[in-house]
Amino acid sequence: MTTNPAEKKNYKQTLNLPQTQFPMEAKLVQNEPARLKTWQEEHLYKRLLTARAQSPKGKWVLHDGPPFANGDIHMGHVINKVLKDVIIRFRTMQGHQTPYVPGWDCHGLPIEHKIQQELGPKLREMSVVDVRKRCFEYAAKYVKVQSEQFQRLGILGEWGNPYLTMKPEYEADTLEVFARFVEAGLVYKQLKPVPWSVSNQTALADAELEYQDVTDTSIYVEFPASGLERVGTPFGLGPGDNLVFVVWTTTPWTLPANLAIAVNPDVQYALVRYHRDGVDRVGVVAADLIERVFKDRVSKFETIKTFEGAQLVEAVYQHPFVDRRGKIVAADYVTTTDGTGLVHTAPGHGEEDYETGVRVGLDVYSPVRADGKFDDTVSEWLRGKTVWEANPIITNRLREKGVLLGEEKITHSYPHDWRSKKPIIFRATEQWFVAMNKPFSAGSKVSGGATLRGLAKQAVEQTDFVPDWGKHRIGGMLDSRPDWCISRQRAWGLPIPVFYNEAGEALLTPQSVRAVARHFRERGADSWFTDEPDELLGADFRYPPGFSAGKLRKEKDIFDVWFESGSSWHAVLQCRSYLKFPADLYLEGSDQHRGWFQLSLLPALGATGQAPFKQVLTHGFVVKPDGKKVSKSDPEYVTATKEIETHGADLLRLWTCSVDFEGDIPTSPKVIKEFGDKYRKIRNTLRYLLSNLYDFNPATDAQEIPPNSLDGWALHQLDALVRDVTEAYDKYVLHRAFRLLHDFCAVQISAVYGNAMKDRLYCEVPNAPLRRRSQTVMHKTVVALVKLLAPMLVFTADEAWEHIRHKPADDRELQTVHMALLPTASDSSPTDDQLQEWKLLMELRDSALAQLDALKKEVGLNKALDAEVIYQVEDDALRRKLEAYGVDLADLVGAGFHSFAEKSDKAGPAVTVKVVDRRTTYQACARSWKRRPDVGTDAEYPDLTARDAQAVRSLK
RNA sequence: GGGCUCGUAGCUCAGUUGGUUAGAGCGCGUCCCUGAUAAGGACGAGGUCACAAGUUCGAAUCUUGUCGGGCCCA
Repeated sequence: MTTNPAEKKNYKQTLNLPQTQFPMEAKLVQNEPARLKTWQEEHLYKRLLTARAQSPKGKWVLHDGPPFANGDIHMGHVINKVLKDVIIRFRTMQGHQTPYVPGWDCHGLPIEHKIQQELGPKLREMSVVDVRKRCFEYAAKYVKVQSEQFQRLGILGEWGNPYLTMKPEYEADTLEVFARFVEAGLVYKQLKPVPWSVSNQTALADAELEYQDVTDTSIYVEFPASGLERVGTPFGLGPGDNLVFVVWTTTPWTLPANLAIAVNPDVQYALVRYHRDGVDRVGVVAADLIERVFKDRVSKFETIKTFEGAQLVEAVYQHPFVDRRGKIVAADYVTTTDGTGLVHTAPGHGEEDYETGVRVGLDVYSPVRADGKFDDTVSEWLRGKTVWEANPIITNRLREKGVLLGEEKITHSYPHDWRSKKPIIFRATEQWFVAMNKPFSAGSKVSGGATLRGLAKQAVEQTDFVPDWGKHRIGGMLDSRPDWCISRQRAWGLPIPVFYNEAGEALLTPQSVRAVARHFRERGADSWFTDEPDELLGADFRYPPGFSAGKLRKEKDIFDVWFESGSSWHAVLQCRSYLKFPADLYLEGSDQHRGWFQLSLLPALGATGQAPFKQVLTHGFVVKPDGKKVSKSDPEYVTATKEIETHGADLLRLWTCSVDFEGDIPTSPKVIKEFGDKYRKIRNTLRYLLSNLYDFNPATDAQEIPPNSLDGWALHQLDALVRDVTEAYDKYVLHRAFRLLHDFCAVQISAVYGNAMKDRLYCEVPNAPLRRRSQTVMHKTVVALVKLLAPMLVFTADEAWEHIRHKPADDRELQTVHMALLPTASDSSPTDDQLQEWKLLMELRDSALAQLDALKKEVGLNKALDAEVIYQVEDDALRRKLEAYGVDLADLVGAGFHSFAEKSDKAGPAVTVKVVDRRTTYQACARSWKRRPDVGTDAEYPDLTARDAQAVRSLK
């Protein structure tokens, strides 16, 4: 039984052991850049567009939402761009032509701030145009940085010609969208309170506010009721009862602008009789706050009635020191956490107050000038005083009038100007709006009568949202959103092209906007700050009555940056003829329901009546492994650029595809590092398949695959994989596609099929039909697998593709897998009987493996090749069915030999399997290591099985 | 505080219209192989399905509430 070692080594040389140049170690970080360079040099993106130009599948367009051109890319960018790229590549492989134009949002406050910081005091000496030039350079720099980082991820697109919101043609195209809004009659100007810096005499954006805790004097003020119809008479009060509404405010200076008092209609209010300063009064306050309002302020107080806030609405009061009456109005933001439950409302001095004011039709009254001093519309004793001076003056005045119920120091968080560190005020200024509820005018593209809100609601209904709750989310936001304020008081943005005559009347017509657009297209938006109105409008502009060339003043405001990015459907999809409108898909983070999705929908509807997208896909946000928000200082923070340089783009891509992106995405450097195991499993499976195909050419070697064989089973598994993965991609359930692919590699190929095929692949003569049959299946498998993986693992799939020898006829001319079409599943499906048979076979496999494990523990049987599997079958028909599988019956568990036996026990299943230790019964073959009864039957090779003896002989 | 949303093994995910002992892969542990070898295989241990109440013969699945996240507002 002993074999001479030299001879043993000799036998090894007679085997067909796997061979491949496809390395086990990916070295992604080193190798990806070279592959990327090849794609760029070979113009892969352009060639794909050309190749699909005549495709019957037609064009499919994903429209890119523009990231902000600021800083390095982070994991949010990685997830977003990878998902886009994977989906686009899938559509390409389905046969669509898929032009993809990436873009950047270039204007806006963050960049302007960076430049302001860089310039410091020099800023004041510079012209707007010079500041804008600096901003432009800054944005351009980060467009370049991010572009390179995105490309490093393997994102394919028109990187040589992206869309930038700061390019002159984009600016002009945005103005065309604005012109259509003007045409539709939806643009109007109105006062609106904005955060205002008195020290710098300028409006501030939310991002320029810094909240600091300050101590202020808050006051409780009695507003006398004017008439008792609503609350007095119904509760039995008479004129002598002195009914007052008690309000609380931390900003007494806003009292001159008080136009209403807000109450919550669902909150309980009370009538409280109290005595103060020798006068009996009845006050209205929220029931929950009676103690807080009256305790220690009045000698005694008693509740005489409680009722719902709704009862108060429409009641009238007299302003305590202005000759003006106001009404009680309903507002659901009123709470009973502090104050009195009755909220002093000055629409010119607060956001909520403003919205309430607009809702109930109040003036936006703001008697404060830019320098923070009162104007002449207020009482004489306040005129010219600053709002800070006014606080004590007003408080004293109220005390003198006998309507000051109380004073109280409070510490609260109050917004401050981040530059001057001084508290800000809310002050109404003129702003431009797009109306949500105004019917379109007759001349517009949209039929009259419709409103923007109505159209938007309808469009949302007709759009496919993934996940579907996006529809409710954006729908709810559309219900409650106020008119769109499109003006900003900044420098770095697109100027709103409005002119004013000496009377202050605005020149804003579709023609005037288009005239400026023409100028911008030539000279860029910077020209707004350098050129004269008549130059901007052009020589052939026909001035409407009341306006003339020499006497115009330019608007100072710029557009909300959302108006620019929200016009990209026009500037990009419509203005680039090779794209299409509407887009097939918009894909962004779920924060864009309020942002880009909504603010693209509104302009598109306003200008065309049509939504810019057919489908909207959203993804969640990166969080820490514990599900909480990440910040840059967390150890779990993943620095995208660093991860790419540590693990390679393919790993990050695959990881992105493995998570359910609909919700939060837990991430950490550790999570990503450990994910490398999944990548390696897939890579090694590909390597194993490739290595067994080194001498296989399907054109000459392919075999028919009988269904009743492990090859047949494997082919069916592959068919199912192709179908399921394609469907998962198609529905954008990428994590399912990933899981299917990974598990197929780990289970179907690595554990089951690949393992079972080893004996025949290695030991049969190269041309043996059994070996060629398995290679036929493996070849089909590796081709399909690489194609299915290609959208995710762009580098690895491309690399593996190069190692597939003898590609199928349709793919032979393709330099890269990325030009290929998806694999198709065979059109014939196995019969139910066949499926049952395979299922039985796998059950028998499980049973045999369990017995092998038991034998290992009991008698030290470590190698399945030393065992025999005996199939105990009840009836001959079943036996014949199983016999057709031949050596598969032993190989599927790696046994040396298999045989059949009568089933002694008639009870139980029709077939059982028994595993027997043959170490002392049969001799082990020196070549195949199988223990079989036929080892020793060949006279020439007594240490081999008949099959191996024959093989060695034929190889001589 | 409001709108939307999520919560199944250490991790990533399955769990059909409510129906036997809740599944998979990875990881982990133990073992095997050394002809996929910085690979490969087998077996095993892991879960009060966030919590509580309710509907039901029966709930991870339906209802309500609580707790804890996330996004967007206030």
